[in-house]
Amino acid sequence: MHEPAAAAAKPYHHGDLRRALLDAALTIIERDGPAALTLRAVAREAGVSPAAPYHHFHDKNELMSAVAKDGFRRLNEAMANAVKESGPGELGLAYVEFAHANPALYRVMYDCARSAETFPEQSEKEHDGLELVKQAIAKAAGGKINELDLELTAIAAWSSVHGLAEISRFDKCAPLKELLGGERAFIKAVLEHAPMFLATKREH
Amino acid sequence: MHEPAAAAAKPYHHGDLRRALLDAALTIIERDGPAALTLRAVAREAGVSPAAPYHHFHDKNELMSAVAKDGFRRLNEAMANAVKESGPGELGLAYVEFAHANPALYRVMYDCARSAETFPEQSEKEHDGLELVKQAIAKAAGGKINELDLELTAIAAWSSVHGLAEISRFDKCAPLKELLGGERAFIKAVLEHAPMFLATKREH
DNA sequence: TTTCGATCTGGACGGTGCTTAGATAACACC
DNA sequence: GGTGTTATCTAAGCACCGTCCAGATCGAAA
Repeated sequence: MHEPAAAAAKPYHHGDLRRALLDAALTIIERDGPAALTLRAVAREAGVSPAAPYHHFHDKNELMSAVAKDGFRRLNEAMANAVKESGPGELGLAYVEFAHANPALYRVMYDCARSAETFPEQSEKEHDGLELVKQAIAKAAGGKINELDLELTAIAAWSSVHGLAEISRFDKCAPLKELLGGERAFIKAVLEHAPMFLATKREH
Repeated sequence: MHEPAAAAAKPYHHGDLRRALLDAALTIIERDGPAALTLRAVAREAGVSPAAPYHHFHDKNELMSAVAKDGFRRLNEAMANAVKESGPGELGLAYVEFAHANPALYRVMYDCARSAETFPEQSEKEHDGLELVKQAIAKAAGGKINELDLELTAIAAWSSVHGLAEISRFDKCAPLKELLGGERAFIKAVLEHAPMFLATKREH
């Protein structure tokens, strides 16, 4: 429509401030952590007044949600790449490694998802992480799995990796990581031990 | 040392303000949600000036941590009760149900744990939730499980229930809950499906 | 009784999310 | 090209936040 190149000598009207605000938010998140992610800081980073963002987002929460949505998009991208490059067996590892590589973003993502009690949906199936998990499970089951079991299993899998993504950062896990020779090995080991605890569920 | 009964006509020196502040924090969390949990609101609720809490907690974070620690104590208590009343097979259910019964508290608990990157330890083993999980797993395995496998399995179990506690609140799960006839049934079903997704991990 | 240290108040500082009023510039139309 | 319309941005201000400080209050040791 207009874009005057989005640079050079602040032309009062920014051109694409919405995009610039999202970029600024990501910069702040990665540089200063999620606590520093204030609306005013984002505006400052983008070089505009504190009130400017309100013409592009209804409130702070809406900006955060947009950041979160972008984060989920990137997460799903990482998962899709993992399937393409290493097969569906690496899905869980890719998930946890994304969360560890972008801890502040991951936190903002779930903070938003929690308060909205909703999960950013991706329009195309091949870019929806949960859909990828379902496909992997269906493939592993040789197609012989009904829809209900598939849904429940996918949620169980998502729960496991999300829980592990959060818990593995606690210092309680540090000795195990060292023992196993690195975070990656630790994550793999835990994910492979997930079925064992189910034994305690069967025997009652 | 002194306690003048902690009631009746504000005697300038409160008597046990520290305890009163923690109680006030819990009241606010349950009544107004985690976003309303400000230091000033806690002081207001306890009927003291905004600066009073600083004589009992170094800063807001320290107050939150105390609340979180209390929360983990109650969670572990709930888990211990579940084992006593229904056997170790109900541990996961008890965990998720606690998180759902106290959503705001649960959120504060993990917010604190995350920022400290540490997990409030409980001094006595019989009151440590992770210890309960280990015992349940060891019992289910008939004692034939080495220490490493036990640790990894316990972390996998904790990851699953923590993840499920968060994810099951998303509206994506609502249709499944309805289909299965309630949240409790849904949680049980997901926990029982956890092993199936592991199939996708084996076949590579 | 005097002193002392712990506890609490009132007031202040900078930072926050958000609102309102007004300045600025890009666009659509004549 | 001149005109008005509309979206965008700024400046100023509101109430609230976490935190600090000087001083009032009080319990207990000396």
